[in-house]
Amino acid sequence: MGASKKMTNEKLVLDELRKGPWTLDEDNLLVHYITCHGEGRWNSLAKSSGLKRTGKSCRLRWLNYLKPDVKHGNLTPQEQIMILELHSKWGNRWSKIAQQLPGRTDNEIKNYWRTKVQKQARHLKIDSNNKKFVEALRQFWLPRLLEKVDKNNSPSSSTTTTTSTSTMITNQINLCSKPRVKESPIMETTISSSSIYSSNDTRIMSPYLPESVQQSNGYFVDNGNSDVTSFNQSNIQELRSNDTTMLDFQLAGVDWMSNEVADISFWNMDELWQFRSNNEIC
DNA sequence: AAGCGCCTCAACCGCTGGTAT
DNA sequence: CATACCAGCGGTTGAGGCGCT
Repeated sequence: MGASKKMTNEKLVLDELRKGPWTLDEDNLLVHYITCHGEGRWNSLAKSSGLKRTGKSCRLRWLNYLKPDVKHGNLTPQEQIMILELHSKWGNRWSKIAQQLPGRTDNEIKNYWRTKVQKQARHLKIDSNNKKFVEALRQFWLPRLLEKVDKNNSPSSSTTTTTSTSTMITNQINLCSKPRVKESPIMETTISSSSIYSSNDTRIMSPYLPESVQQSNGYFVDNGNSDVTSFNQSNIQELRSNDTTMLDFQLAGVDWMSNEVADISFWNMDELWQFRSNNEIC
């Protein structure tokens, strides 16, 4: 009987729990409580604050939305490049990737990957973790992002800065690397054949960025460890000098010029071919 | 104007690893 | 050790917005 009474009480508590979108009042209550008592200990916070939410729900709402340093709005091209790079290194370790992008949450990055990157993979009928897809990103997507970065910083743009692509990217990565000095998970990672980070320093060997970009500021420097994969200029040239990716996709039954693929906003094929010819690729 | 389908993103769910008892 | 509890993570879902017909 006692047990059934306890069950009833638990059911009552469960029934009282709110789910779904947060109201303004709930947000205010949570922010006020955390301002006074600090974050953490989410279950007791949920009970003490008077919110009819689980601790998990409170934590998620705070970390993903209410926390003052959470950035809202679209990811910048620099941030997208960072995500592509870090995902190539760590896979779906969203929280780990998010730690390198100040103000961005794991949820946001995960959503970005699923809605933007995986969509491209789906259209190409290829797994997003497939090596060929990574190669396709490197060949087509990265140059577009770099172009965007440059466009945003060109003298004709609204800003007066003359910062180059390489500097921009480097600043972004340097920015993210600052906290690593003492506690970076990157520095602790062991080196694998696909590693883009060195365990001995904070320098980055990017599988995406041309070495010319990486070395222009002296930041991306091979630390001499032969296990570190260096995607160097000759690799880039090699990729650019043949059409392996395109050919392979065609052989695999993916028509890159089909409407289905060409209609994708991110990879407008006309622009893509224009870009390729402009840059004497192939 | 209405219906439909697609896309985005906030939020939930289940699982795992760490810590306290 | 065994158990319970909790925080955090990654996968998934679904409401709402938007564009197209």
